[in-house]
Amino acid sequence: MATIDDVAKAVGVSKGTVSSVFSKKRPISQEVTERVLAVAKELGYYPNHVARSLATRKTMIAGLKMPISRDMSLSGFEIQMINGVMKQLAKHGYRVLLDTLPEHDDPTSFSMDPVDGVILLNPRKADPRIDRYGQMGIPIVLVGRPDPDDRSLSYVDNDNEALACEVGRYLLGLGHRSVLFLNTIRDMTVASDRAAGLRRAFAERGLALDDDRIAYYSHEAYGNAAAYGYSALREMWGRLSFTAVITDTDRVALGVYRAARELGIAIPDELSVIALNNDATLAQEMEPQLTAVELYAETLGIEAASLLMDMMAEYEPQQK
Amino acid sequence: MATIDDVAKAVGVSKGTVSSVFSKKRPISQEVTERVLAVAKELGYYPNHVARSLATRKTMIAGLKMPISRDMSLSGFEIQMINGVMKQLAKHGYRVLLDTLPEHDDPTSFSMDPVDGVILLNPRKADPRIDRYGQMGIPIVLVGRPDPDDRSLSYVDNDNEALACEVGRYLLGLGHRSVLFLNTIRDMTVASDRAAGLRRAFAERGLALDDDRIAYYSHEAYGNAAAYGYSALREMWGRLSFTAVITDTDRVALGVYRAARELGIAIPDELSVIALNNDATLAQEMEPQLTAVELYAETLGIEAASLLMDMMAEYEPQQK
DNA sequence: ACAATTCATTAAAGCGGTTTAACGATCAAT
DNA sequence: ATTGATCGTTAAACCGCTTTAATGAATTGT
Repeated sequence: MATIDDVAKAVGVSKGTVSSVFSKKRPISQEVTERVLAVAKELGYYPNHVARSLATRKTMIAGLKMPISRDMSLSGFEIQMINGVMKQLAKHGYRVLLDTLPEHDDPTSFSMDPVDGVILLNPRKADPRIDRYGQMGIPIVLVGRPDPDDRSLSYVDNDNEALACEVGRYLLGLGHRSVLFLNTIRDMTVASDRAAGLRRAFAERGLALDDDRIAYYSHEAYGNAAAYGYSALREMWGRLSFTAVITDTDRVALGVYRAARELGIAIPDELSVIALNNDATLAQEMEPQLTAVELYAETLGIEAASLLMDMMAEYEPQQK
Repeated sequence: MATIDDVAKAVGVSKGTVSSVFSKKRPISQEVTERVLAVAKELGYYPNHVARSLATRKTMIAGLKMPISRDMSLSGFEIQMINGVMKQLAKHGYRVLLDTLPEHDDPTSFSMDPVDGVILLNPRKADPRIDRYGQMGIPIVLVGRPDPDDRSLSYVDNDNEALACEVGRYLLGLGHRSVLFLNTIRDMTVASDRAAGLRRAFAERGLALDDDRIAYYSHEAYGNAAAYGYSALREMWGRLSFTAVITDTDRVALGVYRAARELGIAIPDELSVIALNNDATLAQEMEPQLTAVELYAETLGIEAASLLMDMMAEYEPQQK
């Protein structure tokens, strides 16, 4: 690979001049610019990103850290979020370094990332990475509420509690008095937030929501989201009485629909179904059409990215 | 941020020694190692990835370049592919630099990427990036057949022609003689490969497949995949006679199912439906269950990544 | 015509690591 | 005691770029 020195030598100018031609940070005469560009092209020279980053102390890369789910695959929600993040960062010339590597806590194998900022999706409880990036002076934005809640941290999240409460009110308003809630994985903060929100809606009417009316997803027990909905409905339909079921996602609802068809349950006459997240954007295509809450994961990603961009801009004068 | 010099000075050893403690590339006595680690921890020192990359000429990052689709969102196929790529690269400590930035051809604004290798998804015809990376001496692997076909390029792809032919034979074997093919976007190489494969199956039986039996998706005309299936079936059902429809993906099939319900067409008695790609993994959940080809996009990603890893390993002795 | 600006260019000092060649100390073999 | 390895450590060169301070040429004002 040709370096900036090769070009400078060939053209007969200093490397500082060549540098300026490419970075456009200082005016260079038209004539010199053309000569430099011509030689650069001939030599196949492209500025070395790493060297430039070292000198400027900016990589124009943002890290996006995702938890590795059991099956190592991304949900629709995550995808949309990533999309939002990338879309927003791209506007300012930023790229995304995706990673799902588990963080080993061996300090010798941990290397500072080549990033100007980090977006951390679904942080673990008391996530050690948060402090680490703080220590390194790298701006960080969380997607999902941090636990324990730290006021000095920036994060974006949906108000899942309020959302679930809203859905609860809606169903109660329709006359439903007993529901089945097919919640997401138990140990996620969303899961408890939603349960709390739904309980609040019931409490407002002086009603209680028993624990056995809330089920939790588990990859081991059900295999996949649709299977979860299918099995849960078949299992519960005889045991409990309810006129509405709230599902985690549209995929879960798809399973519920199938079970309902097999059990001869008429939707929506006999049973109402509502999904808290239109994850796979299936709601419109289902028959009868599914009522689903739109979470706008992409918007979440966009907001997270904007927030990060602001923070990185402020941090700018980190000129040692 | 503390640098390696700070640590070296504080411990009273040379930076080379500190470097060796962290990179583990040279033996350092137990005693010194401990002292260095202790001071590093105290100072909050973490090796600078960029500086290290500059010195070693390796970033441990692979670029993944994706085309930006009109709606800026990733299909299930792409997601699975990305998953495969990340999974495989992670095994060797590699990370993924995702990017969908359009490549401007302004040489001054093009900077060499901080990557050791590149995976290019769905290259454009005569993609200029291919040459560019070649020039820069960066290994590159394509996902999707390059056009024009260049024997010196590495790529992985499904044999879409054979696949479509197989599906055609299957339907013909079942007694179908006239089909409707809801193909993907016209100007993709997959689209023509599939059409050719299906035609071959028909030709084997001395049958022809008219052009009007192959429809092509377009974002503008249909909005989304399911709407494509829905509209296409409604539009064609009266005009043409066919006993089977081959769809691009399961989502398209979902739309076909809905239209069929509305038109009172019985699936599969009156109409068989088969999808060439179980994109959203909906096939199992549909009623009646959909027949769909599994493309194993993740496997494709894994293969692409393995190939790239091999190439990067060979390239190793690029010691200038 | 002379001082005061402006402007493009340069030499050299970083940026924060790795790596090579040299070195003194320790140890085993002669 | 002498030679030859082996081992941990170091000083200095290097990776490829940016940036600062200095310089000389060209332009402007008076």
